[in-house]
Amino acid sequence: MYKRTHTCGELKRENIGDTIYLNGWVNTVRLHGQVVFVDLRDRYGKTQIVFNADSFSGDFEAVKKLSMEDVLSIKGQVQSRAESAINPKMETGEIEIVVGEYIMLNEASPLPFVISDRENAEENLRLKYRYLELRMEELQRNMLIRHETYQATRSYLSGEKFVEIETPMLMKSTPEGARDYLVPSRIHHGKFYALPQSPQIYKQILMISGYDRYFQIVKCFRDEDLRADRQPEFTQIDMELSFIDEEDIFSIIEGLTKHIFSQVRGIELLEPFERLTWAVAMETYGSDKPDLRYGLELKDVKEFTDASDFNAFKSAKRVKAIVVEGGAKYSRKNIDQFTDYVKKYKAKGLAWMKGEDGVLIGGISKFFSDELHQSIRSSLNVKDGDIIFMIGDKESVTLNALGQLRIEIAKKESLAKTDEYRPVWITEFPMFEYDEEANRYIAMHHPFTAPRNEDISMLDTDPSHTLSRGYDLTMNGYEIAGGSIRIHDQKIQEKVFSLLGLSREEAIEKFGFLVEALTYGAPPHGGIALGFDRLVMLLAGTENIRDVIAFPKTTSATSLMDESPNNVSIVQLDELGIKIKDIEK
RNA sequence: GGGAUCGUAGUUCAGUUGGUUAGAACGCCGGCCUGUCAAGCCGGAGGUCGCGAGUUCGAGUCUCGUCGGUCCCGCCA
Repeated sequence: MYKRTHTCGELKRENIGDTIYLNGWVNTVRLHGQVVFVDLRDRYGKTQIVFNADSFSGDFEAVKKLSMEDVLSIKGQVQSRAESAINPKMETGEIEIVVGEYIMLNEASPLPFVISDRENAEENLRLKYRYLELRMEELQRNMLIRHETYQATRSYLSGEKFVEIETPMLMKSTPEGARDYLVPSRIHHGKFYALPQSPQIYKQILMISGYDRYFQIVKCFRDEDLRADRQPEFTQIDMELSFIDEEDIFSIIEGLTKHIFSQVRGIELLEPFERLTWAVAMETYGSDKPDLRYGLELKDVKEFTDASDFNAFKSAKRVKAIVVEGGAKYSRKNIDQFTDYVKKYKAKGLAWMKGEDGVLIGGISKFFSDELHQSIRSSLNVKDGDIIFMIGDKESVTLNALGQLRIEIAKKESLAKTDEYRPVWITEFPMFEYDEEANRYIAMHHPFTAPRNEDISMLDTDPSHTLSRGYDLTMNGYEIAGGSIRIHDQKIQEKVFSLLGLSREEAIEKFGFLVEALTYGAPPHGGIALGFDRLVMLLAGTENIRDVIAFPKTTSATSLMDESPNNVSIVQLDELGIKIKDIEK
């Protein structure tokens, strides 16, 4: 191999006449008999190299056999291209390299797919040969964005006096929340470690230990079913701070987020970030992670439907509507598709009316008096050419289903600008959700989240309406961070455990070391964790988390490249004292 | 756990109401070619139609099951 003097992206007109060395992959070969053009590629770019039978002293027949993805080391001279041969699409398009000598470093086998763009192969094939897909420009760009996001995060937080501390990957399984990935212990037969769902307990303990600003870019593991934006192992920017309140957290995270967007993409986010309470977000957008790049707000219409002859909504707890500007163009088929869509979210149907000639027509309009038509039109600002969609049901279904329809319509109508970023804090979450299956309260965030000071007394009287000091940062419809001010008072902590159905004994059994630690001088503290992968998705402009992870898993949590998970030997199992049982289906 | 959808040459796809020998492009192999940059031209090889049953005189096509990918619901404190 020749030591390269340059990369494949940097040679320009100024280098003409220089003798240079390049290493790289054969991107394309264009064979013209006595002259062969090769685009040599590395991660910095592409450069055209030329083998000319007249001047090339080596084996020209071998040159003719060059093929895609061979790895070459070349020595050559930079020369200018004829005016007509300049390629304006290439960074290095004004020059080319006349090859004097070359070394074939590795001859590539015929490829399972052509490495030009990702549409050339189905995803299962690309995942099996991920190392080939990672050579593609789009993924290389995403990995670079990811790299820059790591660096921006570390430099910003370090500058703000945060200390990066690693916490264990092998820890105790905790009962609440997602399923744990378990790791059997060899030394302790029958016992298991769990991989962290998050370093939650450790970071609180670090506060008790006095590291008042902690952060970590850390892998977390959750054994749950996957989605386009969810992987079984994912990365968080995990943070915890002492002697702070919500405003401190907001200000640091706004600073960090601004810094990342500015450093990585040159985008200046506006400060301060918007804020919505959870209740307002749910009422207005039908989501706790609303995309504010477009309106389509949910409006209350129960007063109108109650006054109408449309009886289906009379028993509905809530009736909400969205008005789609220009939506009167929707055909019966479109509306049926939207109806099917909202049914996925438990809505029984989708009512509609269109604005035309100063009244409302179609759908359920005949059940409304002329007077109601006018009140609805003025109250909801419905113009001719618009359509109103309505859902009536219990509150959670109405809000969620209409909120999902809002997103679907925005997608169909391309209402969201791709280069716009709208961060918004969601605050004042309920402390608890009632789990009807388990017949008990479960923590909406996690069991260490503090209630609002003014709500502490409600823990005894009305726990379901207690609001917490939790907060999420959302952006463009994604939850990118979530956290809370924690309980640092053990009495309140025990009260919350008991509301969650955990007896003192159980709480000590499960979180004992934290409960005990809280008694030895716990400072008021709180924290947040940013979903690193989702943040990079937003920065990279993709909607698929696999696009920003070098070696992702499929939606069934397998790796097609290394075929994990996989069987292990009997010897390994014996050492662990584990026997595989057949599970009946 | 459930729903939708996809699976045909190395790859991306086409393949008619079920009907003769399953096609195209790119890639691969061989030949021609000194200015291409999606190089071009000529020729060739290449198929367990994911797998397994079933219906039928006949299945890439219809039915059932199964495996795998994707998207979604549930789930993800």
